[in-house]
Amino acid sequence: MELDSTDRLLLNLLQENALLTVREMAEKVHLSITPVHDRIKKLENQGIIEKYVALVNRKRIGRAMMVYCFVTLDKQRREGFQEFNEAIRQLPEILECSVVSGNFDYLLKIVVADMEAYNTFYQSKLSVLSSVSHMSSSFVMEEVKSTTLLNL
Amino acid sequence: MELDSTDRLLLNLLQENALLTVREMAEKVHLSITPVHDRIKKLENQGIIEKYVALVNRKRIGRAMMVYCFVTLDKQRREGFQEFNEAIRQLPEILECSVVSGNFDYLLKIVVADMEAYNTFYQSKLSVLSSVSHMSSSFVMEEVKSTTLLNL
DNA sequence: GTTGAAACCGGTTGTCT
DNA sequence: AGACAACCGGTTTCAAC
Repeated sequence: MELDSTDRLLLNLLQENALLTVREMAEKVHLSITPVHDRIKKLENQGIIEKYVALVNRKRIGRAMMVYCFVTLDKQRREGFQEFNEAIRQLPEILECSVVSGNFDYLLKIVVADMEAYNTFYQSKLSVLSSVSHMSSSFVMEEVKSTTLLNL
Repeated sequence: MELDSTDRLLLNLLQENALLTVREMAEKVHLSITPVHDRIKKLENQGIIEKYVALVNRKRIGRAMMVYCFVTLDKQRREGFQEFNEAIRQLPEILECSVVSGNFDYLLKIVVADMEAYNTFYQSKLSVLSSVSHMSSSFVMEEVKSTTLLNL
């Protein structure tokens, strides 16, 4: 259950490059292939490693616009949160959605092609959601940092 | 340069599971192994596929707390933005950082173990940054959706 | 774009210490 | 838990169509 320093190093390595061979990782952690193989399988089976994915450059596939959207729900409608959550999960333009503390209820991260596409998306998919009381959009002008690495 | 429907399908598949074999993908797109292999190499060489990574479950490695932090810089100091950007890139707790439009300058996504760890991080790493004029933290209470998939 | 062949390499398993 | 060896399956490149 507990992760030792070798497990943590393996997790860091795989979070940077999932295509490393077991041999390469074995060299870096100063072990032979077998224990490294077993450790990785264990991390996968424990659900610590959730999945292996390819990361795509959004600008090179014509998705230059990223927007954060702050949402406040109408608190009178008690079923509103479940409805809203389910609607959000169906929209592929929304990459992340969290319930947050503070001046609003949700923070959404949205990726679309351009401002026109965002306007269409906002008008036809977001603003039509019942139970929404207020929304405010903040446009990303520069991505200073973006990583999936949880440094161990 | 242009992506056809086969390329887009391959990108969707690899964004969901980077460990698919070429044979498996070939079956799904109804082509033989050779052209699928060539297409994937081309997507990699074009930088459309940026990298392959393992995604780690943050709660299972003791990183239960996620925080969004809104930052406003002191506009009097013209070099402040470059200084701030570089400082942010050095902090592994900060997974994402964007310059945004609206009532503040930056939006940060931060992952730490718990509230105590966030307090320590905030006091010793964030609030000490010169050029920061104002900061506000919003705590994630529930992650409704979180994906890296750019749906094509 | 398809097929088939060949060389190579990495994953996987069993067995040993 | 780690090391070694053998097997299997995938990748990669090539040639021919």
